[in-house]
Amino acid sequence: MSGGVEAALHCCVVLTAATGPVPAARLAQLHGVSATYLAKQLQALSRADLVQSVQGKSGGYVLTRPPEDITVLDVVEAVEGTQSTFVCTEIRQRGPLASPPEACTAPCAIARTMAVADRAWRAALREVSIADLGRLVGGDYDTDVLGKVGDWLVSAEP
Amino acid sequence: MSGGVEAALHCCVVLTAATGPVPAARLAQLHGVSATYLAKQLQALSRADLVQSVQGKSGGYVLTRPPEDITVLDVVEAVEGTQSTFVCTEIRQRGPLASPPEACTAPCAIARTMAVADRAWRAALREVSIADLGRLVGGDYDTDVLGKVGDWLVSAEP
DNA sequence: TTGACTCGGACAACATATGTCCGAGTAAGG
DNA sequence: CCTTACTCGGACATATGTTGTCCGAGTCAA
Repeated sequence: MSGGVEAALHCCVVLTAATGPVPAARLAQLHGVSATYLAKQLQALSRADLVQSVQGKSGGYVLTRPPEDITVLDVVEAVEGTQSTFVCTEIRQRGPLASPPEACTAPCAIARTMAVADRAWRAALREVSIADLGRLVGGDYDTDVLGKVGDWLVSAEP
Repeated sequence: MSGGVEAALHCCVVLTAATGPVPAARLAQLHGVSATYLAKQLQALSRADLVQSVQGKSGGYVLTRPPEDITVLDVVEAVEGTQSTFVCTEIRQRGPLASPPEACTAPCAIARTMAVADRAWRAALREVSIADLGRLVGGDYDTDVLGKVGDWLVSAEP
C-alpha cells in the first residue's frame, strides 16, 4: 500500500483540531515530512471532496464535512483509488484449454474469493471515522495531544 | 497487490488434478503465461513448503499437503510476504510536537485501525481452501474442467 | 555412464510510487 | 484600486519494487 495514506490520515485528524484553513506547508512541518509530497496527497483529498482548498494569503485546507461523516475508507480510497487490490487478468481464457468468452460472464472463483476478502477489508475501514481516530489518540496519552496541536497551529511562526 | 498471486493460485488448483509431478514449463504453457516468471512464483511456494520440487528428468512440482489443508491465505502470504499491507512509519514521533519514544510502546490509533482491517482480510482468505476453489470452478461450468486439465497434463507433448 | 531435463538463484527492463519544481490564481493589506 | 505575498495545482525527475529473462548446479531416467 502507498505510504501516503498514513500522512493523509494524520492530516485529517489534525484538521479536526484546527479552527481555520491550514496550509499544506504547515501540516508538513508539523509531521516532519516532505512538504511538496504531502501537497500531492492533499490534492487527492481535495479531488475526493474530503477537504476544501481555500486560496489566497491566509488560505489552506479545511474539512468539508464534520469528522463523524468522514470514514477511514474515504481517505484510503481518495489516495489509493477505489479499485480492488486484486485484479483478475482472466487466466482461464488463455492457453490451450481456454474457456470460451461466452462462458466467462461471471468472475472466476479466485476473483470472487479475493473480492469477498476485499469487501471485508473495506467494511472494517468504513466502521471507523476521523472523529473516532481523534478520540482514540486522545485516550492513548495522558496529555491532550489534539489540544496542543490546535494551539501550535495558531501560534506557529509563518 | 502483486499479479503473481493469481498465477500461483491457478497453479495450486491445477496441481489438485495432477497425478504426478508437473514441471513449471507445463503449467506456464497451460495458463498461457511467461514460463520463467511463473517459475519465480513456484519457488516462493516451494520456500513456504506448500509445494515440493522434485528434480530430474520427470520432475516438477507436487502439493505437499492435501488441498483441504492449504488455504488461499497460505498462497497469498507465500508470494506477497506475511507483513501487513500498511506499515506505520511512526509519524507521531516526528516534528516539533513529537511524542517521546517511551510513550509509543503501543501502536498508534491509525496503525491499530489498519491492523484490524488487515486481520479481517486475512481471516476471509483463511476461510477458503484450495480444495474449495476446485469445487467452485467445477460448479461454474457445466463441463468437468478439472478432469480435462488432468487429461491434458498426461497427454501433452513434452 | 550418459544425457537431457529439472529447479534455483543471479541479472536486466519496466511500472509505479516517491520526491521536486515552477506557474496560475486569489485574498489580504496598503 | 493596486500591489504584493502567499496559496494551491499540475507538470517534471528520481528511487524503489514488480515484471520478465537468463544461464548454471543438481538429479533422476534411460
